[in-house]
Parts: sequence; structure tokens; C-alpha cells
Amino acid sequence: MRASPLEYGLLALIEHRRCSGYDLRKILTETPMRHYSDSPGSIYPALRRIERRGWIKSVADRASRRRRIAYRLTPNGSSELKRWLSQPVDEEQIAYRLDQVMLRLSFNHLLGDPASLRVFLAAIGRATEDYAARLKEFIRTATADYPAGASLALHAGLQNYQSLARWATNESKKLQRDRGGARSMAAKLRRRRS
Amino acid sequence: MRASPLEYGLLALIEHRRCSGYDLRKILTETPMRHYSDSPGSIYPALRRIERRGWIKSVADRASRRRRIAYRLTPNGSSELKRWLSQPVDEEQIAYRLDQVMLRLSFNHLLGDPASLRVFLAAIGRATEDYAARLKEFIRTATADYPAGASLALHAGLQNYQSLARWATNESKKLQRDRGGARSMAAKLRRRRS
DNA sequence: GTGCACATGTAATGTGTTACATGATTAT
DNA sequence: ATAATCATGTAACACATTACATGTGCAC
Repeated sequence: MRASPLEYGLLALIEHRRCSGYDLRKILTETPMRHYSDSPGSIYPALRRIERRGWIKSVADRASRRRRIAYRLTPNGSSELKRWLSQPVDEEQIAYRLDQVMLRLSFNHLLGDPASLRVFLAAIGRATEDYAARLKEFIRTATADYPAGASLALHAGLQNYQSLARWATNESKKLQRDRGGARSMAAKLRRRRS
Repeated sequence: MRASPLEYGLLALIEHRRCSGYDLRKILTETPMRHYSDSPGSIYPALRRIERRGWIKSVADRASRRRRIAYRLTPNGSSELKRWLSQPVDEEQIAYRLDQVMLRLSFNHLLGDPASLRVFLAAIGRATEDYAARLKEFIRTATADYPAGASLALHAGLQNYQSLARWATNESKKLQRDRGGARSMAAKLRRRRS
């Protein structure tokens, strides 16, 4: 990982639409992305870091009379963002960086490929299933003498991962069906026209 | 919060049983507590910090011939740990610090009060229900123009919190029933003996 | 003219991560 | 002997948080 999660989040937000530091702060405070910092002491230095790396460029914004420094992505920033978005989803990410996986899901549309959402959901489903199996095995072998609270916490975790796996796989299949539907519809139209 | 999550985790592990830095590292690598660091550069400094604060004391351990510095909690450390374990569970913790809530659940037995587990689970249930409601309301009002991936991520989150809320409330009720059962059983025995 | 929202920053601090570093004991 | 495991540390770096600090434009 070449940048911090916050930095990738900012990159994605800026790619989604041109943003100033203040805009970004507001988005982070007002949406469930809030667990990323949201304080000026966190965002402004992060912006300068990714600017120094050449991933964003400031553009003076004179739409209003207020002082305002907006940013947009450079080609380098754009390709770095795409690299991050299209990273494979593995067990490690599901287990320890689920928030980032969900962030990548949220910004999947920035890849510009309508099919990638279905693929990404399927990857989440597979990796989560694998991790749930690993967790189940851990619970089976290692928790005989655990206190009640610890067993409960582990079972809660297992249940969560299992339900997440089902959900992701299911949503992926839904998209597959829709695509199939759209495709056969298009074929019908073609046949009709010919 | 007067100490870092890692520090509280270490405190709890040491209270559970006397540990050296190496023991702690092994526990962190081998259990799902793994997302707490696990590297020596993280654990040894943390140990020195809580030692400086007077929460743990090192005890030379000559059980084996290896060099080994084990720790145990001081009375101050013990009461700080209990303070942390018995903090109220609120929406903010559910939303942004769920891992810590689960850690506190895992070590609830260190409070020494068998009833506290049920109470803690009920508190998780209530706070999670509240947060799920807030998230649902956010989704209802704010996501009309969100990209598909973002909506999916939010719905996944909502589903997770809803299922967690149900689970916690249900487990709490199970414990309540068991307690009820145990109590009436004890009453029966008393009656029989008299 | 005063208070609020807009808007951007700096400094101090703590902490986690990575990489580097060392050495002892045990098992093969 | 030598590799693996036990065992403990340091240094450099990046990052987030908190608190502090400053100034502008708009609405009332």
C-alpha cells in the first residue's frame, strides 16, 4: 500500500467531483465515512502529501468570492486510484481492513467499467467465505477454555462474516441476472429490427 | 480514553494471566486479536508506557533458563482496566470502535461479576439498534444520487448492524433465562431441603 | 456589528509500522 | 554445527488527533 487509507479516500472523493479541503471535511463529517479523521489537522496535511506526490493539483476556484482551493486528480493520481480500486480482495483485507474494502466498493464506479462491480462483489463473497471458514476452524480448535464473553465475541464475528459472504455473493448474482436480462433484451431488439 | 486500544488489550491479557512481551506477541499473532499490531516495535514500547504509568509491574521469571520478563497488573492497573471494561456502550463506539467493544466483551469476565455479561450484551443490543436506525435514516434521505457501489456498501453495513443488534439482544435474553432457571432451581433445592 | 459558517492552516504529542539489530537456548 | 525458536529491544518514519490560530463573507 503506497498511501494511507485516508489518502485513497480523499483521492476517490476528489475524482468523484472537484473538492476543496473544506468540502472533504464536510463529506467526512456528514457521511458514514466519518471514521476517517475529519479534522483539519488530518486533511490538509494529507492533501499536501498527495499533492507533493503529484497525484492532485490545486485549481483556483473563483466561483464564489470566498477564498477556496479546490483540487482535481492528475493523470498519475487517476491511475494510482484505479490501481487501488482494482486490487484483489483477499482474506487479509476482509479480516483486518474491511472498511477499506467497503470504501473501494463504494467508489467502484470510478473504474468506469460497469462489469467490475459484479466482479468485485463476487471477490468479496469468495474471500469472506474463506475467512469465515478459517474463523470457524479457529473457534472449533482453540476456544474450549475461553471465557464466555470471548466465545460470544468470536461467534458474533463469525456470524457477521457468514452473512456478509452470503450477501455479497447474492448481490453479485443479482447483477449477473440483470446483465443477462439486459443482454437477451438487446438481442430481442436486434432480431426484431433485422 | 486514557490509554490506546492496544494498551488496554495488553492490560486485559496480562490480567487474564501473567505474560511476557513475547507471550503477548504470540497471542496477538495467533488469535483474531491479530489486528492489534503484533510487532515488537509496537508491543515493547506499549509495555514500557503502561509500566511507567504504574499499571503493570515486571516480575523476573526464572521458571525456564531463558531470559524472560513477565508482567502482572498493579492495583492501579486493575482498577483502570475495570473502568475501561465497564464504560457505557454508546452509538459512537458501535459505529466507529466496534472492535474495542468486542474486545471488552471478550474480557468481561475480568470484572468478576457474572451478571455483567448479560448487561453488557443488552447494552450492545440497544446501542446497535439505535445506530442501525440512524444509518437507515441516512440511507433513506441522503443516497438518492449515490453510485450503485456506495448504496451497496451502506446496505451491507445496515444489514450487519441489524443482525448484530438482534444477536446481542437475543444472547442477553438467553442469559437472562438461564439465570432465571438457575434461580428457580436453587429455590427448589432450598424448598426441598427445608 | 455581531455571530455563524466558510476556509485554511500549524504545533505538539502519541502511537503504530517497518526495518534493523542482538543474543540465548533448544532441537536436530 | 546449525537452524529454529525464544526473547527483547532501537531508530526512522508516517500518520492521526488535539488544540491552537487566523481570517473572510454573509445574514440578521
